[in-house]
Amino acid sequence: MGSDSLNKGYEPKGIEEKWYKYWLDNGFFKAEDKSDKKAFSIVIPPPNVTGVLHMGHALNNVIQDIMCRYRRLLGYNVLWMPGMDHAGIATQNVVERDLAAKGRSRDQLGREKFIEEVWKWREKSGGAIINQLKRLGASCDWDRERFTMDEGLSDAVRKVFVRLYKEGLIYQGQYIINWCPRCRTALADLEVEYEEKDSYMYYIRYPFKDQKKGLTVATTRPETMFGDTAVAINPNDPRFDGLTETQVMLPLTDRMIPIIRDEYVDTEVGTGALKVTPAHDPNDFTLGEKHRLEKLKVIDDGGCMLDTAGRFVGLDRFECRKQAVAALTELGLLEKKVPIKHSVGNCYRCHTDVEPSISKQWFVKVAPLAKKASDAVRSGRTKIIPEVWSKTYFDWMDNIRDWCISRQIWWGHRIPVWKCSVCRAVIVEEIDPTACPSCGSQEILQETDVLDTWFSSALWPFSTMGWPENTDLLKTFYPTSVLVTGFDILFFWVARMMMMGIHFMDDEIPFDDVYIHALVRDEHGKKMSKSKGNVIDPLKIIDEYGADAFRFTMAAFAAQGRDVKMSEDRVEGYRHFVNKLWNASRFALMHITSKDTNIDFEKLSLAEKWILSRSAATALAVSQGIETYKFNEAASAAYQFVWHEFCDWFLEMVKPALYEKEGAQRRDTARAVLSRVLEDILVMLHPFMPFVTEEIYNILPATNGSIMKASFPYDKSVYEATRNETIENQMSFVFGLISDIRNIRSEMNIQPSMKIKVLANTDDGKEKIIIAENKSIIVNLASLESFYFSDAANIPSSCATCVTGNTTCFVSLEGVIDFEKEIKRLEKELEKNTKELLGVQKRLNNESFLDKAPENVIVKVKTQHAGLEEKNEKLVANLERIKEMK
RNA sequence: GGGCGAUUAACUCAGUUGGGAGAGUGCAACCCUUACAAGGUUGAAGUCGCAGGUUCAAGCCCUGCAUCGCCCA
Repeated sequence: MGSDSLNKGYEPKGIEEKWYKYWLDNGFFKAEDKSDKKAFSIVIPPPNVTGVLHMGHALNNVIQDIMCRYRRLLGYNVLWMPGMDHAGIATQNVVERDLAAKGRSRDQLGREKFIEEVWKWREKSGGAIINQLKRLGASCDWDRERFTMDEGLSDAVRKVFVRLYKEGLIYQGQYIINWCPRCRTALADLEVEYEEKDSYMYYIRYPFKDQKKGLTVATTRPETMFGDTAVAINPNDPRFDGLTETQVMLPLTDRMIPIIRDEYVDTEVGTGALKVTPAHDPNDFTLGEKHRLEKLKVIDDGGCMLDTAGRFVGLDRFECRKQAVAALTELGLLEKKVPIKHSVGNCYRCHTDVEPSISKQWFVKVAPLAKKASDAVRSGRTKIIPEVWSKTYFDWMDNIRDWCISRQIWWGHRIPVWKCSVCRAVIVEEIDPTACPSCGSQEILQETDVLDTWFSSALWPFSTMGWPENTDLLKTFYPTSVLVTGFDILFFWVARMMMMGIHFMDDEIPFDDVYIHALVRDEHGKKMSKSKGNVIDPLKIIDEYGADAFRFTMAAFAAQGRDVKMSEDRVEGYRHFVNKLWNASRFALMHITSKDTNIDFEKLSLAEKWILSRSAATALAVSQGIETYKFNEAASAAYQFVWHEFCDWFLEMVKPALYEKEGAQRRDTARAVLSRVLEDILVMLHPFMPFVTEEIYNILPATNGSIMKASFPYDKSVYEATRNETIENQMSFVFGLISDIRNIRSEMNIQPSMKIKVLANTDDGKEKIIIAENKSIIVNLASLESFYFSDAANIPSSCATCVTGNTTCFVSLEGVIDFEKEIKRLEKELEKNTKELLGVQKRLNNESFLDKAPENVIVKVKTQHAGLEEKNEKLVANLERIKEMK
């Protein structure tokens, strides 16, 4: 096929859809349940069913896709398990909003009908993100797509709940939890986000019985005072040494509350007297438990004051704060209010201020589970990469608090607990009971709460593979090879999967590696957010620049431990790279034919040996980069090789041979090498740029079928046979010589079209041979009229000089030489070289260096020194000669 | 308050176990050379945040400081 069939520039539109469909139709993404091949598996971090693709997903999935495609090229049986989670609160919010727009509420509908509505919504508009992932090129095994509310996964959830309950690891209790008054549900500690806000510290006097004096407490939340059941002071605080009163009067009420003494009270903070509200503050709750204080709830589930707040009943909590402060001021009990900044917790879903509140909820006792999960990482069974995150993981695991798993919503896995209304028995079963097993009554009522979405996500690595059945899939792919995720869900998800996986899979960890990647930010390093308006839509980027360019950008910037700063300019830069590859292939296709498959290794030129050596080195670098999660290193090794070695040098060097200026045999060898290297390039780039590589691969005459069925071009024995550093050094010498001559041309303003004469002088036998053998390359690439060896005596008068290795080139500039310019140029060169030489000399003059530095370093420095000295001498001689000429 | 990370060219970032700093973009000059102007050639540009210390040798290791960012309380 000739190049006329290829566009001059690469146009991704159409090509991407074509190949994605082709891959799907041919089942190339499918994993085998059982296979003799080595297994590689990844479970996708399930995106939220309400979600749309953002940059974070894009990075996350590009990385996974790179690994999966790479492993397939290595011949692995690869499972990339896709799916979504049901996002309880978020989804319920979305559907409720839709209902509200029609003037309806979920309470009007009732639980069953409402859940039907949610399922309808899920079928119609949920999961848009799945198709968006396909635009990225994600090679998930889509036939296996799972959803946390699917039957199988729901069964797993149920089984896990029942087992944990029977093992005593799930319990129900009256504790302080985080309550979202808007979502009207409990939240886990992790689901609360903290934000610095401007607020006030109110100093309120709680008088003693005689109305005189009293204790002043400091608080940011005066509205909770109605729930105060004590004032606490530190027994060691000298300020209260003479205090004999045992009670204070709670203002705005008629209640007397006790003064308690506890060393918990921080004497440095506030007034030293702490109001204690056990029902609305987690620390006060603990203190309340210790001192057996009453827990008086004053704020209801909607954030309004209860009748325990007296005349403030029914007010919103913030309105109550205003009015209570006004009332206290009137009574003269507000001593002062001081502006402060403090962090306030808000709901991660709707950002309403969270109300710590006492409530009966279900909890997982996590300490025993966390211990094992923590040990698995400590012992290295699971490796967290980059390693720094291990510390964060340990800190959290070692200080973990029980996990509140019940949510007061309808969309989710309903807790499988029933209570008998006759004998009060509690029934916890995998199969819905119809009657109470204790008394036989049929009046049993199921718990109305559902489970936290993360409870089901925690089972993801094994529930998606068919657990509790012992499926072939589990046997083949569990534990998974690696989990790829952002650090923002290290606790939410990774830690919980570790706990559940180990507990339910016979102590077997869920993944060998956990790769934590960075967050994607905007070009200024700011977090992308809708409110800031700096969100870049990955789909728009793909539309404009193509998925390949976008993917490559992601990979190139995904350095470990650093955020990815995304900007369109960068994607554009990599689109140029895609185009470069496209055009290099277009060029190659003008020459190679289906016959050019065998390389005659006896007939290779230096340039051909060199490009094969570099190709082998690059394949190894790409392979190591991917395997060690250094995707940026893999990407830049490939980029550097393709653009600056293959295109810039190799293609230019083989042109004469390809155009048959060196005979048919040289032409055929050049064609075969070109064909091989291009093919290797395509395959090693395929994990990064699947579409364009597949397109070109299919056009190449010497290839058959899909690139997905090709083999990755790294093989130990091939590498050892082709990698040759001597060849690489020889080639570098030739390149250096060409660049040095080009430099003179440029500095001396010689038109590119003008061919010039160059003489070379050297005593170095090896360099002489290299030059002689590659003369035509030098002539071509430096645009020379002639290039001969010369002895020092026969140097023409007006020429510029350059020194490469041990060779001096004399560039004849008869009639066009500018002596001043050449003198300046040489002086600059000399200055640079001298500076380097002095640095090296200084080290060699240092006795302790010679004494203490390792032998190989000394040898290296000495060699360096000899080279620099030689060059210096030559430069000085050249400079003197040109000065005489003038 | 506790912890973590960052600070290297104008910008965005690489930099392996310490052996004398690299890339891409941008900039400047020249070029439509028959794959590519989404290109080519050449060039300029860095007291590696600051101050100490360890070492023959520090961008890299240690201590302190500054600025920015993140996580947790």
